[in-house]
Amino acid sequence: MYNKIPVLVICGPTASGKTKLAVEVAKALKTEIISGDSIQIYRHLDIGSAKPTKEEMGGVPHHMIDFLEPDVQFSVADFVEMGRKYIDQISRTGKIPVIAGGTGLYISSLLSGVEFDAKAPANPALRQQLAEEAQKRGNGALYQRLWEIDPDSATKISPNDTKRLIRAIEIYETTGKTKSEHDAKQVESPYMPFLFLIDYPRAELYERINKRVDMMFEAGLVSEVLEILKMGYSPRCAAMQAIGYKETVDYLRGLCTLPEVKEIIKRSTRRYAKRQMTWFNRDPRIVHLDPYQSSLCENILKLVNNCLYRD
RNA sequence: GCCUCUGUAGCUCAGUCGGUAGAGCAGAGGACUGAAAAUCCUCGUGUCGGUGGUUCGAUUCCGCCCGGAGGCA
Repeated sequence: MYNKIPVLVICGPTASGKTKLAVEVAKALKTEIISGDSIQIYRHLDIGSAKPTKEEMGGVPHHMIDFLEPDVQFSVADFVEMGRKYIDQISRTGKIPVIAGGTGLYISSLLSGVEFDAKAPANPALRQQLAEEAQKRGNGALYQRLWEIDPDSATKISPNDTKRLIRAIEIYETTGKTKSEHDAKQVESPYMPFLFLIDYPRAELYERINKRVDMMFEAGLVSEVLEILKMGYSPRCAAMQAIGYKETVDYLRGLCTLPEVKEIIKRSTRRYAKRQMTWFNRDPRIVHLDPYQSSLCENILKLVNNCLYRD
């Protein structure tokens, strides 16, 4: 009767309690969790990424978490490919997969069913070269170039947005087709997502963020960063660009004091939470949850049941 | 007690030779198709400490009062 695969999605900004709620829901449904987080994929980044502990997972299987070394590059395309596999695998057993996470691009790409062209992967060497060009001759040079090959994209990208300029040129250089041509491909999503957003009032959320950053330091964030560096990973590697890590590296270099680094991390995290909200609010299907409600889990289950099993 | 400096946006401060004001930070909104915890775009009205006076007009000049800092005793 349903040709689309139902998935349950629990999202929210950092420090909103996604993990806890997702585990509760997954337990009730006897299902499994797929993480939608771009940093928790990395091993050794435990405290700063707020990766759930064994206890917090409460016996619920978690996928796409803690499986990559910090210097391995990962991308949306990788995430979508893996995510689909797990969704299929879990739903084949009759369970509804629970996706929990805060990386807007990853989750929305997975749900929308976009196809990533296998012929247009990241090309680090080309990126490097284009970045150097931007350094030397300014962004204007890149913008000019993009304007010549793909004016449609050029109008959509800010001349200051070096990363997107580079990517748009990269697509053309590696495939011979423009970014606009790639983006034009519309695919129907194979999923029927039930989206829930844990929506704290802004002031409370910021309070929670501030507290959580302090707790991360108490839990040993600084020594976690030291450990990772001691293992030989560069401070410039993929995972170390995460909030909490790059700032702590600066602190270890003596660029700021401990109270300063805490403040900086809190501020970055607040800003990040705001950007996350922009992603989530964009999807009109999303159901806002009031975190002060006592029976969030039951309400979610009720809603999903009503939709799936009504006659 | 006397003298000097000071009080302008949530914070730090600029400014108006008298015509009701603007930067940085904080904050807010948004974008996002292989780096995304990344990257980028947009957004500045506030009893100019209070109160009298001079003036067509005072946040600006003058008097007094109330905060704050420093100096002399």
